[in-house]
Amino acid sequence: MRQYSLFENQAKGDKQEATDEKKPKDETLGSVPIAYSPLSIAELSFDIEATGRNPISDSIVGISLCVEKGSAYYVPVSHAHGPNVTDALVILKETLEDESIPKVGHNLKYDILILRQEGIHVKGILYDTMLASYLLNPNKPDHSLENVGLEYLMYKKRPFTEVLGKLHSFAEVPLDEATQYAAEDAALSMELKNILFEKLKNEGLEDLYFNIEMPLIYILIDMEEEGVRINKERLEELSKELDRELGIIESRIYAIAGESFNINSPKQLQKILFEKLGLKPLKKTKTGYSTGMDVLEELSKTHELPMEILNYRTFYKLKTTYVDALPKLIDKKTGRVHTSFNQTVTATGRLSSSEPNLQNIPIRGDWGTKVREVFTADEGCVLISADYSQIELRILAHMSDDEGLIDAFKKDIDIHTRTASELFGIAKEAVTDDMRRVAKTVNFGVVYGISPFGLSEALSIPPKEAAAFIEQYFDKHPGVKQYMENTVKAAQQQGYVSTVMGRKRPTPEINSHNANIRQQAERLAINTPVQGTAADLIKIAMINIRNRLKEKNLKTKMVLQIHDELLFEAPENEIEIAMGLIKHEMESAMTLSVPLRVDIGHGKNWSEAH
DNA sequence: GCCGTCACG
DNA sequence: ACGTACGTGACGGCA
Repeated sequence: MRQYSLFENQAKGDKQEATDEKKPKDETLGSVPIAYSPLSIAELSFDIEATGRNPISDSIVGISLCVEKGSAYYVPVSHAHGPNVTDALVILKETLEDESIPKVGHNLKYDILILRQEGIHVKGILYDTMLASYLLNPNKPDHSLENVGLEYLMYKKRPFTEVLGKLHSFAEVPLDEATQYAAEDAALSMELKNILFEKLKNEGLEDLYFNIEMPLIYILIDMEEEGVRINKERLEELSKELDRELGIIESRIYAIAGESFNINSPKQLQKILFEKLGLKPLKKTKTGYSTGMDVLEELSKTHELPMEILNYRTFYKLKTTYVDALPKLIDKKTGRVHTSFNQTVTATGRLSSSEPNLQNIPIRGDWGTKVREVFTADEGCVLISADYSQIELRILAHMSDDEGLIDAFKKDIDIHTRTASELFGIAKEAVTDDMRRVAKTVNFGVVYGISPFGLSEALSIPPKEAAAFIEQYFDKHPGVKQYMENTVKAAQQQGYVSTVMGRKRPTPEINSHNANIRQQAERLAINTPVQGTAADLIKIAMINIRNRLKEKNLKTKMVLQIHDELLFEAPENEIEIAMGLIKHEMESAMTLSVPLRVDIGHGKNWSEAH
């Protein structure tokens, strides 16, 4: 093929020594014709440079490649003063789309997503060093290439900010320097790959990686690219409505307080509540007296202001975080909202969602409904919502092998009502709404690693009464008690806890001499296998559903995951078949000692579908 | 950049 | 005597 000139600027990723230690010595690159002969490439590490796009030409600035350990290339695409190489992408397409060539990279979801916008559909096995680092230790807050390189190779990468200096875009960085910086990323990820994947194997995390996390990358890409439609005009109406509402509440608050002040300032609010009005401060924060929800709810029995404040905050939150924020995030090209699903954030194995976070859209109350109605299906389509019923308690039943819990789920009994009848020692028919509410809180508490203090706070009852509930619960569920003791013991001995699929979370504080820290570690040791297994489960379901939808050539698209719920957009003529498929795949994603139950529905918007 | 607060599972 | 339910992300205020 042609275009060898593309690689005139290819250069070695020049590495800086972190310490006096080892590190790849200088090798000359020669003129290896990389992208032209996919058959000769065994493995390809690549990375998009940098921060995605050239703000002026709105295309990829460049791509760095590593086909051989220790050396790498930078292929400028829309780099200022660089050769004009729009052909670069055309040439690389063949290699990137070659299913037989494994791809190595750090945060491949990002690079693949960018390439898709250029019409390149990366295929093949993915070795993502960021994901590998995450599976090896999900407690770490930062899995950036900088950090991972430092931890596993003691290699210090040149900081991007230093390369950028005062320039506005990576595209303006002189080509020589850009090449060195960019090539380093691809080379470093390639260097880390063997180390990290060897460790994954030794830790028994290979199956989790290749069967769950790796295929999930492609699904998250699909979901992010697909996005979800929201009704901008309706949001603008809601915003005005909230403005009026907030204005009314605001003047009421100033009237009651006898002066105007910044309601959003906890500091000013404290002055009004606890100094001017002389209300009792019930709780302290690091910085002063708490004005949190629980406190204001309690104080509302004494004075009318706290309730107004809570009211104000509810509307203010709705307006700033959702109603006003969402329209700004509508993509101009697609007209839809595209979240980012992060696969390497949570310590338990869950996903997280950001910019915008679509996993915390309001659902409670009239305004919850109003906001969810804004999430709508395209013309000729519906939204399908499918959520696991009581998933964490079912997983607890499975993991603890508790006879009573398993029996309840096998008989499909309302679990909170059943717990209430056990706690209060009465027939299920005699359980009142209030008893059920208490039992529901206890059931949640059990999954969180219950403590008398925590439960007493949640129920606003004396710790002694809470302790009595817990004792009664364990009396009826010895299997659960045993599970908790075993899990804590296992954490003490192994230093980590694990999920059904073998996902691990280290528990470094489990033997702490500080009781608070130790108990905190015990609670998360108890909670993590349950929450993490639920995360494993829905990830498996997502993969199976995607495969089945593809197999059957259906146009139904997965658009959101909200921990125990999946949201789809489906053409109207596919509703029945898609719903059957989704429900079946979710309920059979794992075989546990209790049945899994999925509630599913559809409608023109998210509220109707739920 | 941290803190308090609050939206969700 | 201490201070807690588990897991997230976004907002405004304030240093």
